[in-house]
Amino acid sequence: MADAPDRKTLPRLDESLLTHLPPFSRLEKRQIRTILDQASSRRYDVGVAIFEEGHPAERFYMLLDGYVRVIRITPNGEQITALHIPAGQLLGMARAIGRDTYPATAMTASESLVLSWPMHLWDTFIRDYDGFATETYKTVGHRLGEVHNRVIEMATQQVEQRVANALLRLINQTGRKVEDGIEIDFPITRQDLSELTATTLHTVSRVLSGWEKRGLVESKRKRITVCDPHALMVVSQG
Amino acid sequence: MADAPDRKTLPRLDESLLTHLPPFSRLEKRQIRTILDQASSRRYDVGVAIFEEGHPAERFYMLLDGYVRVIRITPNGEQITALHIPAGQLLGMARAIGRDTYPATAMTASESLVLSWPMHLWDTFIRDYDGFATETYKTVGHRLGEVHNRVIEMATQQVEQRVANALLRLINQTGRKVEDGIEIDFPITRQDLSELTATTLHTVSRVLSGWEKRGLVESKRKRITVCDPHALMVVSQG
DNA sequence: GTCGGAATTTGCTCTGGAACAAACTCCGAA
DNA sequence: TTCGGAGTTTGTTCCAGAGCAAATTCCGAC
Repeated sequence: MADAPDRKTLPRLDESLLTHLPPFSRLEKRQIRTILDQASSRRYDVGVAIFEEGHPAERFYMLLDGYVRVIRITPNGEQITALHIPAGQLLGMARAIGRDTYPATAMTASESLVLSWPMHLWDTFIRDYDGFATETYKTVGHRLGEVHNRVIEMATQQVEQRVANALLRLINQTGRKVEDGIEIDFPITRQDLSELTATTLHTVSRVLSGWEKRGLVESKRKRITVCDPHALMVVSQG
Repeated sequence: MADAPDRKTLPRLDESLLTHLPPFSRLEKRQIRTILDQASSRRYDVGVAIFEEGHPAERFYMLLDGYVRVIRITPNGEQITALHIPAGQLLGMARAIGRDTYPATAMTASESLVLSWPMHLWDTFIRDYDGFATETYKTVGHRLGEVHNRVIEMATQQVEQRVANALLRLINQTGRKVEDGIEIDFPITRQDLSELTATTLHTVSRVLSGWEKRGLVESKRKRITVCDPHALMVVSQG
């Protein structure tokens, strides 16, 4: 809440922002230029909603930097994180799944930089840009798989295994090598982890403390470093 | 295991089989004819796999009659049902999500009648047939939503609520009005329900017995009739 | 520095529902 | 008609992990 969120269209977005990203990688410079000229860019603070479940899907987004949690809120106000989206992916593609409202809320998990386009350009993108359709549907399919995995996990695994799996997924997606292991490179609380694994922050805390004693992880407030990914893997298999 | 599965291309499939189904509803009779002429049809007994997780996705399918359970098997051999697919939907659309192996196993929940096409026709269908792409992506999106809902349910609800929800979903999708309520019109065991709700058949049995005493449901072996959907709805809300 | 709120740790209790066990019922095949 | 296996019911035990409570640590704001 430091400064008001800025919503400026930056003076000039560089083509290199998009050229290496899958949905755009087959395009020519001129096409990328056109796409960028139609985009707005915006920076979001950590912990704010980019769009919300049920709201009309007016824009779709490309996460350039940062991480986003896809969450849903239950009638009783609990929130469940379905998946994390790393930089370089599209989000809010309601149109891709035949909807005109967003199916979930996208909340920044760290400070994030996002491009967006009005949804009416979606069909144009799909039609005109080679590879865009294929890649986005691949993304949707991949997410379906992820969520599907979550169901399996929750159905068959113990809390400790679920937390281990969540951690492993996070370091794969968003891990950054540091001196004594791999760190999750955005702030993550016990509470966040508990929402990701359908348990309580207390239990997560206990589990992490246990691992810390055994040297599998190290953690400070809002920071978790996995020191021994292999051992964690063993834990996750039960 | 009565008779060997027949894999005949029936003498002549009637256009009316497809005309009213969303992915094909915008097509002309001639197009439908072409599509049907490329299809093989086959009848499956209850409880057999139409295709299996991880196998190369060589064909895609349209379920004309019956019900299919989408399941995954865990390393320990438990199977988890992710969703049920009613007649009239496509399945095995690996290509639609950018995969070349099936992401899950499709198991018949009742005797079923299925059309199928070789996967190499997929791109043709998408390109040539108006509405086919939109409708299939809508289907994928819908399934993503369903699975997503399962995650929420498993994360936040008690077993009794989950079973109630599962039952409500089933009667919505596949319910048939009978004298004293709405019956699930394919054979379903306590075991099946437990795989759908991530619990044990014992607990499901207890829950159903309780409801039967209260007059919410009636059940015989492999058959469940919901007598009071509204009361069940109340239960499902917790 | 120091104050206050957020994040974390830890202890204790209590319960939903899994696990194990056993009996019973139904249905199709011989 | 009987038999056998699949499906179902019911009882008992037990524990992972939720819920509640409280203390402690950390960090940013002033």
